[in-house]
Amino acid sequence: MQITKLLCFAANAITITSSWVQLPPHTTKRRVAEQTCLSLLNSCNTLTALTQIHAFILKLGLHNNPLVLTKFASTSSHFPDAIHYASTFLFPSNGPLPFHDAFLFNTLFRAFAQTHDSKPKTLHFYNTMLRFDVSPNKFTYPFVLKACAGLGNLRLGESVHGSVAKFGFYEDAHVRNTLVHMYCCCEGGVGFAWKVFDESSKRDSVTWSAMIGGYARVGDSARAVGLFREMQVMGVFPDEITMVSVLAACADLGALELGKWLESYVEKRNITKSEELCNAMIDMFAKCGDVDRAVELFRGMEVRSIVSWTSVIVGLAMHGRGLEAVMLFDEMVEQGIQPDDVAFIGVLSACSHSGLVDKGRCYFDFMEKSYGIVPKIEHYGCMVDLLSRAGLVNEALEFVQAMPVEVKPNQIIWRSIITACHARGHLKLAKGISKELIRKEPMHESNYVLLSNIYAKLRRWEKKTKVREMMDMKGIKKVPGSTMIEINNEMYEFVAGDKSHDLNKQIYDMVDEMGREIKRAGYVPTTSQVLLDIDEEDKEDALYRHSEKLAIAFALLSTPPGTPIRIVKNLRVCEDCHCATKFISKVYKRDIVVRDRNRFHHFRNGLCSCRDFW
DNA sequence: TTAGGGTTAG
Repeated sequence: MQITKLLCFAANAITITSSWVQLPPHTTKRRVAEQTCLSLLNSCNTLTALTQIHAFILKLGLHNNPLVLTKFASTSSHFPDAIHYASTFLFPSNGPLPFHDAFLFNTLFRAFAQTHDSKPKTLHFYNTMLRFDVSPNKFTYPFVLKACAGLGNLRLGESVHGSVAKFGFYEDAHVRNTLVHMYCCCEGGVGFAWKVFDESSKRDSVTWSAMIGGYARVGDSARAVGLFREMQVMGVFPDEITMVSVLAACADLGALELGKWLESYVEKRNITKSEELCNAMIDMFAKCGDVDRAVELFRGMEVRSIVSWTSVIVGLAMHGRGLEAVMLFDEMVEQGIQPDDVAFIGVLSACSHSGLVDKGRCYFDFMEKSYGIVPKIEHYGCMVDLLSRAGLVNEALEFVQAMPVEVKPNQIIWRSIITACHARGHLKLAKGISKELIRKEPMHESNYVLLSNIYAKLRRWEKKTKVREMMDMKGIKKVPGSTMIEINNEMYEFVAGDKSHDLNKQIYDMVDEMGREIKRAGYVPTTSQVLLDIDEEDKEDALYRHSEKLAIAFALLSTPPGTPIRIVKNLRVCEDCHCATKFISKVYKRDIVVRDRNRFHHFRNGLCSCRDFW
């Protein structure tokens, strides 16, 4: 309404004659018309109004006016559907092409950046720009490179990199930093990012953050932390965004001491505790084993987003504190925060890790009925996991069979059913599904490992050997189990049978001593866990070489009595290590916190927080 | 008159 009134007013104010549109640009009347259009566009907020203004622009003969066109492009970014309209106006399929310059294109890119699926459009108009011989300027490339980053297309990125060099913008800090970022977002691009980073003569906190974030994203967390240390040596001060990436890397490593140091560093340096920084800090504390601190930080936040809530819910879930996680989810809903699909994954996994089957079923229904969130494969995965872990294997199978056709069960879902069948003794079923999986996905190592473990449990050693031979033949290698531990701010990694450590002899002596002590307390080795056709004594020996036991022995040697021990495993904890760790916690009076691939186990006085349910 | 790096997920 308002726009229509304004248009009438403007039309009356400017007496349109056939002669004035031909007036030179600086004529007062023309400037009045131009200014009128600009202010109309300023107050425009609907597509209808925009189309009316468009007609007005044409009527006034301002379709070639750079100021008006640019304003038109930027206005269209403020509400949905308008950008498409604007781009058809700016690039008509027939008729003469209006005026274009780099600034106009940049304005369009900025408008695109605020919408979804903006990347292909940005690249399309970047190509248009080149086709019309409009030279990009230094402001153009960050938009274009970000579009490449969003698409994760390395080849495309490289070709744009070529243009950056050609137009001479490689030395511009913004452009170069976005190049680093772009390469980090493309699969296999970190090496290219490093090259750009390495060639940069001036690196500011953004350059460092982009590279640190890149390493953190690809899971090279140790390198990310290393780079952060180097950044400090070089005298570049990290800001809150740098800290978010370092915290993510620290969370991945499970390095609590480092995490605590990062927290105090933020305090000491007075780094702004943005909402994102707090979220990253919550996630870090939860993943480093101190979920209470994560909750404390969460409670202390003034403004919490869905990410803050989800981070702490997922944190509690990982630690097996499912009831608290569920209560927090309910509290969030009560406070009027709309849960999203990730929040539902969090709450469903909380139910799964704590055996809250009925609660999980309720949330799964609630998600679609109350929030219209269509369950994705991940949500189905959570449900299958929930049912399988609870031993409801048949129900899990029925659930998979009832899945809508558009959400086909993936290998992960089948694997969680196999694991459950394996644990609950449904070996025939597990064997059938594993064979099918190998047929469908012949290069995935865990399918072979599952089948091989089933044969071992059935004591079919010849079959088991055949599976291993098949793996060798295809060149498939099992991911070796490893355990990390942080001692005196240093990370140490152990693999099974590791002899590379300086204290090698003492560690193995300690492992032997541990074995004797826990046996005296009632521990019986779970030799069926050793899936080799060897005699019982050798099997026991193989169990004692597990990386987890080596790391615990090293911790017992290197830390004062009573100190908690925290370790991080790359795979799920095996049954025997789980049992042995319970005894170690009792005999040596140590709290032992183990993070495995799925969750945390807090061992204290012979018991585990997972209540042997994992 | 325009531009750069970040957090939650089976």
